[in-house]
Amino acid sequence: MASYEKYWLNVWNEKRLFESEPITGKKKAFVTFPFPYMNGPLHIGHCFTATRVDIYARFKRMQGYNVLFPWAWHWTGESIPGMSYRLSQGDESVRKAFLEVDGVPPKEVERFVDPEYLASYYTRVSREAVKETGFSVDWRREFRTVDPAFKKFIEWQYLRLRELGYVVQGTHPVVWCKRDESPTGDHDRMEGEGVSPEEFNLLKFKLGGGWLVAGTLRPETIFGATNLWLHPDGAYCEADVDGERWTVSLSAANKLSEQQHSVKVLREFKGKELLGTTVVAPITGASLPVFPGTFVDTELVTGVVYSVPAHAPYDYMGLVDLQNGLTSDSLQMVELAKKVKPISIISIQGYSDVPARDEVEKRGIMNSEDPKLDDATAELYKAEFHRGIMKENCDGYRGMKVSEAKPEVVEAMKRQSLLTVMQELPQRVVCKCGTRCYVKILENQWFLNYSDPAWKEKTKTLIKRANVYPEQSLEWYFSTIDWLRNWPCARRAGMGTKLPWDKEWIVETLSDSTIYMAFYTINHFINAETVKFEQLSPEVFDYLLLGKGSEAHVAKLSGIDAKLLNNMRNEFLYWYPVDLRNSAKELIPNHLTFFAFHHSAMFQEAQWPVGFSVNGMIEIEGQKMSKSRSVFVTWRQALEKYGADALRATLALAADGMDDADWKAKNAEDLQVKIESLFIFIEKSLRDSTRREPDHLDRWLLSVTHRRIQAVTTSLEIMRTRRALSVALLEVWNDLRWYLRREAEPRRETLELVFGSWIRLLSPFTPFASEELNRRMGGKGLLSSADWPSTEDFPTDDAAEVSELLITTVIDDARNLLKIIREEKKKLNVYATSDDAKSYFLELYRAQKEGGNRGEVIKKYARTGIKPERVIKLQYELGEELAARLAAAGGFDEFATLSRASGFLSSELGIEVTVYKAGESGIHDPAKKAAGALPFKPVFYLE
RNA sequence: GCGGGGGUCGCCCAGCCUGGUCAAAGGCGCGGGGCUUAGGACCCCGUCCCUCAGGGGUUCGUGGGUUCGAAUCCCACCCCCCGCACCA
Repeated sequence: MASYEKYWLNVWNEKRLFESEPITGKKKAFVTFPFPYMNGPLHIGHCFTATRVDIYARFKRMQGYNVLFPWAWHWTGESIPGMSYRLSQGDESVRKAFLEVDGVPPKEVERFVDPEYLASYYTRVSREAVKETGFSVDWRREFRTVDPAFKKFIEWQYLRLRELGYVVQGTHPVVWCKRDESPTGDHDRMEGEGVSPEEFNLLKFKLGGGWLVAGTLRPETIFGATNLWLHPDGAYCEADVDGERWTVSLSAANKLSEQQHSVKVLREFKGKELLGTTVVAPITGASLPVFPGTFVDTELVTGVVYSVPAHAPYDYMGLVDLQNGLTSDSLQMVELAKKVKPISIISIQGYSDVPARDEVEKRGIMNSEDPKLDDATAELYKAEFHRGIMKENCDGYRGMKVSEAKPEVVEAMKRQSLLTVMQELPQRVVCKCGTRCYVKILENQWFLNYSDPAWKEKTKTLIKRANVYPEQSLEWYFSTIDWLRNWPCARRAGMGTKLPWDKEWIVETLSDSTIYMAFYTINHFINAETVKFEQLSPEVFDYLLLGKGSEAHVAKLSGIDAKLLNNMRNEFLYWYPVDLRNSAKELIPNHLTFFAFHHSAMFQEAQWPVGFSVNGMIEIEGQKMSKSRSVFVTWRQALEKYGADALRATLALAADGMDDADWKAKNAEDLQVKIESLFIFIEKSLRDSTRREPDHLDRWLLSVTHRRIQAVTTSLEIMRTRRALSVALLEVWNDLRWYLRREAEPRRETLELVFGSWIRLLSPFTPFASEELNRRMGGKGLLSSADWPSTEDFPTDDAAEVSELLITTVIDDARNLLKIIREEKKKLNVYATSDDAKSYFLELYRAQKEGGNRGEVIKKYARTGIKPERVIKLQYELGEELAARLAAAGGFDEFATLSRASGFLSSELGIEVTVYKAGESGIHDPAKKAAGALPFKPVFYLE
């Protein structure tokens, strides 16, 4: 960190430069960054996204806006307590991550078993990093989402959302961890990522006075059932299920009790006990024997499987194994099995009568334990479902497609109470806490009703009216709005705010972060204890944020002074709506769209957000960021190593649009050096300059600077921070280099003017260096609150720009020529265009643009001997913009420009350069080439 | 699979919506030169191929098409990234 960074931080702080108060009549900009989650330190990904917000904030401030940039910390949710719990259980990977990746001192980690402490530690170190990076934040408005006042705000929000009908109750299956008493999302899993509950059919086979209940995804294959499978060593039970006697695996009995069934286990036993008995199949009434199947997983569905060997590869191989005596010691059982023949019930093109055998043989599967059976099953299931036809032995379903028959079979069995359903995970899922998960049907959960079509429409309108950057992200919002279903907005465990009407539930993280920006507008009163959190009743928020009720009434109700209430109300009205919210693009399908939904639900259009902006994610040295692989750089580490300005600049230059940004240490080092060189460059250039009248190069520099200011400004308006800095830093520098190279006597006044604006253009990106340079250049006041450079101070000058362009063109062309001519030459003659050729071109150009008679012009200039097609072609060669500029700078004198620059050309090209004007009599023209010169196309002759 | 975004000259990337100014900006890397006691920084030149008169050839994921003309428009295909939910 450069020494001056600390200094300026203090100055800004003492002057309370970023503490924003409403100023009546002054235009405002309210910019926000989604509060970061405090289960770890802020990293450079946060820094990237947040830096873009600060760049915009500083830019708008310099443009004369009253800017509010607040900050807060997200503590809500289960992740923080979860980490504390794992640490307390001695989980080494968690401890290691704290110590080695996050860089937490060992002493502190000891205390992380307390979730509050963990979060407060990260909040503390993160706040320091944000402050030292020079973010122009109004810290008086800071809060954490567990603060009592904030909880009051969330309570109010959910009461109102519920009244408006946006919060509804529902019953849904979830993946459940018994230990956590909580649904287990993808991120909380040790095993089974991406697995979600599927609906299995339970078919009831008559067994004595009760039922043997088999699970299946293919109930339509009941017509091909030949037997049932039980794992001989599996744990089964007889249980009372909703008043019936069921035989299922023991684990199934437990799971069923979580799925709205009343279950009482009566007797436990091993699967082998039932082998050889006979059961009666539903619908078909067939008597089927129970066989041993070692491939049966008693943890999956009911642990009872009915066998369709013709169409299920597992069943086919299980039968073959048994017939070969591999899976039973009982001769009787083997003999019984040998009598079983596969029953073909589905015809499908490309397969024989027993498709399961085809699949097995195709894959060379030898026994029922072969894992290739999974593929075989999947492929055959898919093929039969889409292309299979039910055969004549399928009762009333013959000739139907399998996909059509399936729901009808289900219905038929349901009518006879022979089928019910069960939610099950098709694969093992294990929670991070080590507990095996199962499906629980959660009752009376609270949902945000995002599937409401009217709400969707309103939210789309909100997005349509907003500015959305970059443009390419717009489609994503719309498809998210369409795609979003009801969202469970409350959970059983974790930190956060309880639902005011149902204290069993805590508002989850994505649902308590939707309209909280409104809370910033008043929170400084609470932090200053002007208002006590106990006073924040729903009526207070109604008044402050929705304008409901009279202030006298609310004052009486809450005990808050009426005048203060009025101030707070005005403050909200002044700052709202949010002018810019910038986040990483991964937040579009959740947070940013939720943000839009809730604003459309709660607020009038005048308070709807007006700016949405996203950027890509961050990569580190070309790799995806990952704590577990230690591909991770904390904000603080980067800040300490490179300093605030270099950090900000590196990130700003890393990417635009939705492209992912690659953090490279090398780039940060380069930027650090570049910022140092900036000081040297500016100071040396000023030292070497003199006061004098402006010449054409001064006019050129002002003119190009005009364009640079314009480019930086328009880029920043649409959050193209990379392009903005690229122009502000690199292109301006290139302009200055050219000026200093061309200009024998750099003019002090010009440099002061340009440097003055340059450091202003850079100020949003590198605020510390800009302040420091301003001070060293004798500037008054603070640059952070100075005016944004005005293009009015930099008049454009087409003639000056075009003439410099001519110089560079001539140098490039001449270099090219000198490169290919190997002979030694001593002198370069340059023939600038004749007046005739120039007016020929200009008149022809104008004739074309203004619809004049080109033939007339061509006739008029026939005497010059210049072929008209060359002049016409020239317009295309020069291009539209240059041709227009040439026309605009009609009086532009190429000969004068080039001869004035002949000394410069000579030194640049390393050869004596003499300039002549074509068409003048008596010029030195031994090769008779001068007549070929056209505007912007001088002719060369080497000798 | 579904939805969104992309594939440009060693690398990062601008350009594409609004076709011609595009062998294609800028940064990095690399080669050469200057400055310097030296290194770094800084400054200049070069960096697709060929070319002794400013020219030519082949390029913008692949293959077609539209057009006088395509990196830019249309069609098909291939590849990469992001998201896909009870979670930050």
